Amino acid sequence: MDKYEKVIELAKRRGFLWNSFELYGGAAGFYDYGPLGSTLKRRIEHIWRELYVIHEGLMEIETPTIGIEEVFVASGHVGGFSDPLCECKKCGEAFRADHLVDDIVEVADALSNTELDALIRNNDIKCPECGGDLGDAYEFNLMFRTAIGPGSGRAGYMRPETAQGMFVNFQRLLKFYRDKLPFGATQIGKSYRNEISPRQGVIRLREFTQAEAEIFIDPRDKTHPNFERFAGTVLNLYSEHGQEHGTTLQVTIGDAVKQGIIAHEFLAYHIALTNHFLRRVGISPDHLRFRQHKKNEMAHYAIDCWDAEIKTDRFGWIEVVGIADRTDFDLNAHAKTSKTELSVYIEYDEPEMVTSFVVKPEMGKLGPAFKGKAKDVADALKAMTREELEQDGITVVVDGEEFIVSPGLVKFTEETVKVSGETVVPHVIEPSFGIDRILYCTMEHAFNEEMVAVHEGRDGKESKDPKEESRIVFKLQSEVAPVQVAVLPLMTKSELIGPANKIVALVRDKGLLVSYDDSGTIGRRYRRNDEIGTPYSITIDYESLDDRSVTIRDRDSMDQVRTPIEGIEDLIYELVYGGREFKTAGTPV
RNA sequence: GCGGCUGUAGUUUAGUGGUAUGACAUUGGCUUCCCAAGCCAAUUACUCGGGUUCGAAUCCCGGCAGCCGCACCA
Repeated sequence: MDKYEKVIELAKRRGFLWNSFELYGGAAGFYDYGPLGSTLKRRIEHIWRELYVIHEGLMEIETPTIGIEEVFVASGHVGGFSDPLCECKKCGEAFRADHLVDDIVEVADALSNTELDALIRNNDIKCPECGGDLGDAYEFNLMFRTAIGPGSGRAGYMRPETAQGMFVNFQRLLKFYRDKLPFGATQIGKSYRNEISPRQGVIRLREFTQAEAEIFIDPRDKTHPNFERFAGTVLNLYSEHGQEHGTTLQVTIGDAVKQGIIAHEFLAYHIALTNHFLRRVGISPDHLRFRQHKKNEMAHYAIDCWDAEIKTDRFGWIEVVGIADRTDFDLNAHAKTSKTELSVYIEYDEPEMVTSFVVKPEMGKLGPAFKGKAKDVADALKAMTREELEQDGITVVVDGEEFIVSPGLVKFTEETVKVSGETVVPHVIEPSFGIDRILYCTMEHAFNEEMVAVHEGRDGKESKDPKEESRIVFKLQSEVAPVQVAVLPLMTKSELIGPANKIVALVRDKGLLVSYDDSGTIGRRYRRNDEIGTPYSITIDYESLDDRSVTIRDRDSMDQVRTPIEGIEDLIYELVYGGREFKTAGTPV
């Protein structure tokens, strides 16, 4: 049993992760979050919100998970999110159909399946593996398609990323942030990709949770006002250059920007912020690196892109966050498809005097002369140069039809105007988090199987080494642990249960998630809580009845302290959220 | 989507034509019980569908899921 299996087994058994639709045999690529899994996920998301929404000021929005066709036509997903495949009839091997004809035509990826089939047949292309005949090309579209409304309806797609919902709200967001760059929005939500073969548990899902930020910045100024905060942070950088030599660099974020390893401060800041987040949810730093996309794997619109990768026991380094400079690609694409300008007006510090050539068609005269064509004629005139307009009879071609415009119908001058600013299309910095993968990694990194001493006075139990036995302990950060404190009466006796219930109520009022457990022996209950990562356990014993004190046990060290019941709720809160040291919580037992 | 292997309680495991073995876990009880202790009792399973057969967990076919390999991963 490898670590992945152990973690997934524990996750299933204890209510973190379940296969979806198990009752009906299940479906690959879907997972349910059980009671503890949901809570763990919420706590991770909560930390993300604290960092990105509260501290960075990137307000959260929520947009539909179904998108209309236009959105994904503009984003390129309708065209580019599917690949033509064709299979060998003999050996069953599948190939990218467009790659098979790459050498024959220039733009193979622009061809339809019918064109690809024709090319494959006419050029007598055979299976590269076995030489067998190839079947017809067919599309693998990774988007879930649906219909909006009754009947055949309007085409809709489940969103493959939350990002588009933020891009299409650009104008609203711009007004919300009072027309000033930089600004941004975040969204935490489900996205959908109809993966061909999702087979790595929660690592590759057909429905998954993303936490994305889209930050719109001035393309001419990619510095970050708060860069100093992280300039000294040392990260494992696996740069494009490093990948060629198989070396990971330990450098500060400041130096990485200075040496040109990371394209600019703004991107670097978000790489460091990502690191901060991942560390806080419990990813161990020596299993974390940032890998730069190589030029040939980077999407054509990005200038620099780094993935946070976490090392897992079974899958090796897996991508959990992508931090990309998407430039103005998305805004331009939506501007073009929607025929709406998506830009920001930026005022200069000092207005500039700009001299330019201006054409002014006399619409009052053009209208009667050209009727319905007047506007087209005027537009054509505006595009002309001074030389063209100075001729006696100006010839304008509209829709293949020639029109003669007499000189009196159009005026033109050199004008010097005061320009106090300009419109720019912002660039987008996008940190995109795969929450499900991060959640799995926190579980794997928290998962520990350790040998602990067997206490004396126990009888009957035989093992290879009678002094030790193994315990499974989920060393989750106390901030993300689903159950934050367990309340355990030493024995199932009403005189102990009474005070225990009072403590449960006290701690609940503090907003902490507490589990009460009086079933089985105390040791078993400690182990149960170790397994689900409960950081602290309060035990009520007979001494509690005499002096109103209880013991608190620390999950990781198994040490105990004794402390008064009075104020215990504040103490636990500080231990969980305030970073208070366990040793200071009471007198050692 | 293709090929190979696999599928028995919550977990793990025995059984290879006659409805299922054990362990751990879980639940209730006893015990002044602080690290999976002990004792008593209880609950829980043949992945699903079809076929062969008097009878299928067992043999055959198919679906689903898992693992491995191929392909895919904007």
